[in-house]
Amino acid sequence: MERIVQNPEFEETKQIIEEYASRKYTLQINGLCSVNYRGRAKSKLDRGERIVIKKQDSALLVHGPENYQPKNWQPEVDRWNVQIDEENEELVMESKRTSPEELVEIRFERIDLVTVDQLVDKSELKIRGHEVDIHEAVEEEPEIVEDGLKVVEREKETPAGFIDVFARDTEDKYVVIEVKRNPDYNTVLQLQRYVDEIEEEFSGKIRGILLAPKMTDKILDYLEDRGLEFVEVEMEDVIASYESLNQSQKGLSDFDPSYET
Amino acid sequence: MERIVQNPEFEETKQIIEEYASRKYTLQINGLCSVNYRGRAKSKLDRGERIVIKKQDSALLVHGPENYQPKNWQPEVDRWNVQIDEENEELVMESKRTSPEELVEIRFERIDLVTVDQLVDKSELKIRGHEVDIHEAVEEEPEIVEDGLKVVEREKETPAGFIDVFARDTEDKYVVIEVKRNPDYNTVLQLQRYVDEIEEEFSGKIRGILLAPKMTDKILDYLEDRGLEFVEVEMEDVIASYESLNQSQKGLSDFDPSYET
DNA sequence: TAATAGATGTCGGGT
DNA sequence: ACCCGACGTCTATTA
Repeated sequence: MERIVQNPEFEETKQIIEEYASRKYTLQINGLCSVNYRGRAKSKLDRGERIVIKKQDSALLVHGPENYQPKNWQPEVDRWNVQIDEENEELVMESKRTSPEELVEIRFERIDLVTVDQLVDKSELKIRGHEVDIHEAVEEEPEIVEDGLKVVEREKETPAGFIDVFARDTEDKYVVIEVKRNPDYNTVLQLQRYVDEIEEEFSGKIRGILLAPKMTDKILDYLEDRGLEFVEVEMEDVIASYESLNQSQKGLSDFDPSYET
Repeated sequence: MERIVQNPEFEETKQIIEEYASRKYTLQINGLCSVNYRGRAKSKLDRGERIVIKKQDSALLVHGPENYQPKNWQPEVDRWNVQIDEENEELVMESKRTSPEELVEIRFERIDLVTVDQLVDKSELKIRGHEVDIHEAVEEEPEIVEDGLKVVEREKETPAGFIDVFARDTEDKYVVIEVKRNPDYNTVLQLQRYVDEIEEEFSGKIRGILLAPKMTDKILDYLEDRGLEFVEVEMEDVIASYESLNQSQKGLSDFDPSYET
């Protein structure tokens, strides 16, 4: 750990920020501050004790004592500015970003702790259970959706967007499949959009199937009102499908079996 | 600040976590760790240096050196468990949550810093620029959309859903306005559905306007192909509209004028 | 409690 | 650099 300073003076904190803000260091500042934001929206946050984190890619987070999400943030900062406001006895830390034009201004009244560190983390997050895993499972085992289904194409491009799975059923009718982990009304519209597009392209009636691990009554109504269908897929089957696939490839398993219990 | 410990032993860290995890304290732990998650999906994150934060409402964040978002998290934790894995020389911190059933397991190999604090933050975030603020701005100043526009109704209910703004133009034609901060293809279909619905109700041609702060060429094409219109709204105008409204009510201004420059 | 829509959404992948 | 869709989305609001 590069530096740890408790209850630093503004001057010292200013120097630390100026030294490390624009470099690949992680800064953590605990203190009493207020925050203003202006850009895509505008916000004001009065004084409170918070944790400010500047990450190595310049991401900025202002975390309060509660909630998953930060109170204020900046996913990417282009320019930093630190000033001591003698009149108000505040340390002012500004982060600017272009595209979109945005500004976060943090005014510290008191600083409790500053740490500087260069975190080393080359590990990639391996995750299973995403929508794309359902796509793969369908390609691997089309009977998940329907017996006799033949997958024609995945991620088929159309003027209306990308169709998740394009297939034909036992009667050789075209089937548009939209896969969603968390379907909502928009998903229905999205599927309709694709079906409309394909019907135009092939000038005939096309089936549209929404494939999802869950569904609500209202969305189902909305779907069926449009002549579209719903097929449920078990997320556990998808993960199992992936893992059975992976078990055959010794040593490539993404997950530690000891974690299973 | 309740406690700050550098390079603590596992035993000491375990005691600190056990003492504070379930109480309204903020814990920050910097160290080398790996993380497993299982619940709605499943993930594995190999060893790397990270910042683990447990907030006062039990939210758990595992932040890597980059990005706005945490690598792993738990918005709410119901049960904590800390164990020292002597065999692997790891400190294992488990957080469980029911509804949905989820588990995050953090395995520390090295701990650099532990801090315990009780952050006091009673301030509410005041924010302007949400979609509803655009609605209000239109009601206040309909010329934002079009000269001579008269707002008939906001949040008008139809069988197809709620119409953001229902209005009439200078020629007394009905206008359906859909407001979106981030419009997409589905927004177009949504608007079209409202227009179809209203055309049925009033049996006549109805105008449909998508009001948004931004637009892409493709979505614009898709919109205009359907005879619908796009009007751009400046978020700054929306915010200004709110503030001019508020200035008339002395002392209620949400924002510090000194920030304006 | 569940469902529904919004977010300064963010992020990754493709063009 | 922009466009587009997914997200362990999260979160607030409402039935």
